[in-house]
Amino acid sequence: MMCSVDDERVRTELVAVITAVVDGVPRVLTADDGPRLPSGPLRSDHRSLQGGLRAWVEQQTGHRLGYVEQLYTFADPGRASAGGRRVISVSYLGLTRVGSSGPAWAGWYDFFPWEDRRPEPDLPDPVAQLGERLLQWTGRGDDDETARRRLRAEVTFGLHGRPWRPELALQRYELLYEAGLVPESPFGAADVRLAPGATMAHDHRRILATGVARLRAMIQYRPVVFELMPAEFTLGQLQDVVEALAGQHVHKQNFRRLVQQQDLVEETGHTHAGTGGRPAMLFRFRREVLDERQVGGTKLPVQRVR
Amino acid sequence: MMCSVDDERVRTELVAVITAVVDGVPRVLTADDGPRLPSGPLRSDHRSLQGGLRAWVEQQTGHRLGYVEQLYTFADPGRASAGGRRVISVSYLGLTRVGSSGPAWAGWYDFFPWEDRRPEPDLPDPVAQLGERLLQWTGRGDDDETARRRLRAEVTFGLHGRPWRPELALQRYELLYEAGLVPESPFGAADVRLAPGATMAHDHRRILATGVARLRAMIQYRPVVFELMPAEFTLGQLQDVVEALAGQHVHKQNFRRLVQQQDLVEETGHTHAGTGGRPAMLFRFRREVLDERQVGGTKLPVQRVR
DNA sequence: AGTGTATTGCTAGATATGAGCATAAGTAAA
DNA sequence: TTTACTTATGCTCATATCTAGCAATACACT
Repeated sequence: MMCSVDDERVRTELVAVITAVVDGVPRVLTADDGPRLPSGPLRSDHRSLQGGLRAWVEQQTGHRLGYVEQLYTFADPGRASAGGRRVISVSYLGLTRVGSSGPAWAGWYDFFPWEDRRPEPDLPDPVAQLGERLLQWTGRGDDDETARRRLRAEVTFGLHGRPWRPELALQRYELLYEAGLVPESPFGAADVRLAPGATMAHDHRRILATGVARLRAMIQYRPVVFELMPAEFTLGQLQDVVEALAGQHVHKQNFRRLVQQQDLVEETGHTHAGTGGRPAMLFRFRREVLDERQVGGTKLPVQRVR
Repeated sequence: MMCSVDDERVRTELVAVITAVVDGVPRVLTADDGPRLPSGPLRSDHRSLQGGLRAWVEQQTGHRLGYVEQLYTFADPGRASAGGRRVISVSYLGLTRVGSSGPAWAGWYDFFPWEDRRPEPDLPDPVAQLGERLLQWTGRGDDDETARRRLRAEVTFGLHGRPWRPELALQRYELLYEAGLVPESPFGAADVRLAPGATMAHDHRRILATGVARLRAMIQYRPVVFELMPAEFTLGQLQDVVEALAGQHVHKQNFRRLVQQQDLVEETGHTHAGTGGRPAMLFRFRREVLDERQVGGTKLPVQRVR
């Protein structure tokens, strides 16, 4: 079972989903045209995949990435480059802090407006509209395939009284893709109104959705939010960041209790005033917990909607 | 920032961690010499990475893989092949069922004897011995680095009264590697007694540890165990498989309660006798839950050891 | 002083979890 | 035919955790 040399010629790309929260908005680092995610080829002077990506992003942004984690490796035939060479994309999720949002930092919800479930007062709910179109696509039939599709739509989009689950962001995007409701989908029909939101070059919107979903799942059981926070912060600010990421409000008192009783933070002794209310105590992340817990055991409550 | 063509020449390998439980022992599919994990190059007629791996394994084993999931992508310089070409390994975890264990199916715990915590009556506890040698390696000092190392050893190996956590299998292997207690480590000293267990070719033991850790983590919140079960099974058999994977006993009554109240299974109406006790009811997996839950929300209890 | 805003404390009710006792229904030996 | 032994199954109870409230506190700004 030998393979010809031609089979082995592939190009390896590193793709970065770098996230920061600025002005209460989760943002992703983008490159000029497209827009598209920053990406570049693996080079022989890179000692490892993660090392290559880290060095490369730090050079571009001037920021040290506190947290970098492999996301997924894609190699679908649609990704073949011009010369017929196959492209393998190894994607990474990175978390960082930035002071201000330049033009390179695009908001998550520009690409996925339906993922932010914090109620804007009067605007029509995008999920309700998408839900309608999705259920229309699934069909009303009673056969197995139709029923499964409908169930999938109901679960991922929280229809018919089911709870909205923030961490299903990727499944939602994939369902819209299959239903032809995003412009990059090959299954689109001419007469449907597409889902709102900007697109990205190549399959970068899917990769971003993967990152969003992974991060949302992760903050529920790992103390990674702190990579997005400044050295000192109030519990209110921490909560704002979590809510921005989850696209959902959380119960304030329970949030504080959970954070504190898990010993994730310690007081700095300083307070933060000027918000027009009672000044809040400032905290810092107890980085020791990363060693104490070794990955698991850190839940943040993302309110269960009944 | 152009790159020479040379930088882009890489070889892509697909590596499979295929797991099945036979005779109450979790096993992994291995290839002849080494032993090593089955692996082969990505070919241009493979429509996707997962598709390539799936087709390739099915051809080798004659079994359809019920569940295949990407594990991790490795590309360390140590993996460069003869011609100086870089090797990128995309590893997958696959779950399947087999009737009998041929020579190709090696037991997990042949490679990681310390990962099975189900008490063998008289034998000396390998973890106690490893713990000793690890703490010796970390040193007794009080400086930051030493303290962190010691904490890491205590947490990952459950020393000094800390709980043993099955899903830390990878961290344990990596710690042994750093401490020079496995033969494939470059940090080994001449005078230490190595950890027990067989090795594998290349870095395949690390990849296997990754698979073990991932599967152990996953069975706690996703109904994947059922991919390893026959069409009909008793709750006792299901528990045996979970215990084999976790390397730990679970509380029988609580296990049953959790499985049943989550509606993961339904009775088939048949019973299974001949075990020398009361015949057990036979169940089948309610595959619909995969659509109903969409990934999350299925916990199996892995007894917390105090 | 009064009002608004944000922080902090506390608690009742629901749900989940850990660990044990008790009973049921078979098989194997006395 | 007992009797012992084995495995399956049902049930309880104390404890922990989570949800969703109300209440009080402390500051800024009129």
